[in-house]
Amino acid sequence: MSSCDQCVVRNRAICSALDKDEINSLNGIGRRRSLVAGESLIWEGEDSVLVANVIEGVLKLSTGTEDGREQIVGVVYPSDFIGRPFGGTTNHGVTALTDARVCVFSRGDFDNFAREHPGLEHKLLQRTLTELDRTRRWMLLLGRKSASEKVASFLLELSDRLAPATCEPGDEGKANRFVLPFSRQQIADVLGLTIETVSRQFTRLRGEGIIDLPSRREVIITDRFALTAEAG
Amino acid sequence: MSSCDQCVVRNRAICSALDKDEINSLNGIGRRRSLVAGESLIWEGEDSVLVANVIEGVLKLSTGTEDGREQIVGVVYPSDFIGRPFGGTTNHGVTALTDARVCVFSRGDFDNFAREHPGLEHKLLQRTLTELDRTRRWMLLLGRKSASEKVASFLLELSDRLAPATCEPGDEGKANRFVLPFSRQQIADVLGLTIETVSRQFTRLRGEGIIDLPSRREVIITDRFALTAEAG
DNA sequence: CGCCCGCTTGATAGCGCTCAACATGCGTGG
DNA sequence: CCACGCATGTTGAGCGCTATCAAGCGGGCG
Repeated sequence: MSSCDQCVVRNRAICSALDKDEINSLNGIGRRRSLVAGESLIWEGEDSVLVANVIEGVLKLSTGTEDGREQIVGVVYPSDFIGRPFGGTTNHGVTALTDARVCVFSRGDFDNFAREHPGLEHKLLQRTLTELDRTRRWMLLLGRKSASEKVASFLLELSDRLAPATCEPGDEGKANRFVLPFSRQQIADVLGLTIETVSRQFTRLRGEGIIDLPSRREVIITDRFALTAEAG
Repeated sequence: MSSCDQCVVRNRAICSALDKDEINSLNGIGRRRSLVAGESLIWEGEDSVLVANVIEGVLKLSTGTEDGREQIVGVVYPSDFIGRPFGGTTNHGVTALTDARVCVFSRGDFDNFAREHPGLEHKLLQRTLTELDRTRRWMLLLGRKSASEKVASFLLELSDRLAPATCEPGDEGKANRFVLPFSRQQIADVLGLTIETVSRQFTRLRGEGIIDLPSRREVIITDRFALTAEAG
């Protein structure tokens, strides 16, 4: 029933490295799980006990300081991998931003399975290298960009990453209209800003006719060129 | 001569996954290279043609905006791996901060070798996962910490990472006295600050008796407890 | 000795944070 | 169906931290 055969991310997730028999045995150690928006799958600082693939929805990876400041250190989308295989504790919490479905494995089971299937480890390595590249690019934004550049960059990144889901093939895999999976506070936590600064940048961009905001959670990019210029 | 047998990072680098025969064939496709401080090994945006292991020295990974702002996105130490295997372009430059020696491979050769040696890929995966964790922790610093917290955190991290080299076994693998491999500008580029702010934080910490600065490039941590408190 | 580069120190300004009031939307219950 | 309350987001006023601009210092090297 919950077979991998009909999994919508079957050909994009790391599972694509496996043949039919291998998929079946992987299926044996994993299970589906649904999350409602706001629900956490993993908490910061706990032992790494599970790993997972995202089937549907958007989740955040976040860490914070003792005095309550928070920073979102990553956002994962369908077909992305979650968790810390091969020992160690998880340094960041994982929380659903939208309702989500994931395919979870006990870390021990997954570790053993992966070690016996180099093809899977190879896919995981590629994914991890890509994620590291993306994270490093984000460091430039956090360390060196102004608030307006941060917000513009954020919207452009989102329009890229959400494209497969919204599927409006106007701009070659870039969505010009989408629903934000983030509250204003969460956007602030991604960009290292405050909620007020994010809000002001949104209204400014709307005032300049670069974006439109039909509702709190909806964004339309009306002038992608100008937005790209804003992103620095 | 340049055999891996006598390599000082032989047991710490990813090569430790290999047996004697495998090491020999890896030796066949790699070569040693020396870099002087300031010399670049890889440039931002170029095709990924090389990968390497660090044998000796410290190197920075950095990216910048078109208008000249720079952000250091990683720092690598002996036994660390450099470069982007398995396709793609390199998103950041790699430049020696000190004189350095590295063990370089053509990326194509390395890719092929790695795919035939799952143990090596496994080590590389572990290393990449660890680096991703470290990078994400750094995002909290860039996005949410004040200048004083940034500088304190930086000094503590350095005292950890430099410990194997300085080897003064007083504080369980943490060096209380070390030579900075960074100029003030480079420290600013790591922390997302300006050179002036870094300088002011240094003199403040010295004034409060938390650190001592015998010369521009030397640091002594005189009150680790207070420095840890400063780091937030 | 004198220049040059890296660093420090000082004065000022501006960006983004803080605190606060207000708006909007949504669910709940009368 | 409207009244109300709460959560989320917007707008405003003022301030503080860090950037910016500028001058001075000091050590190393020709």
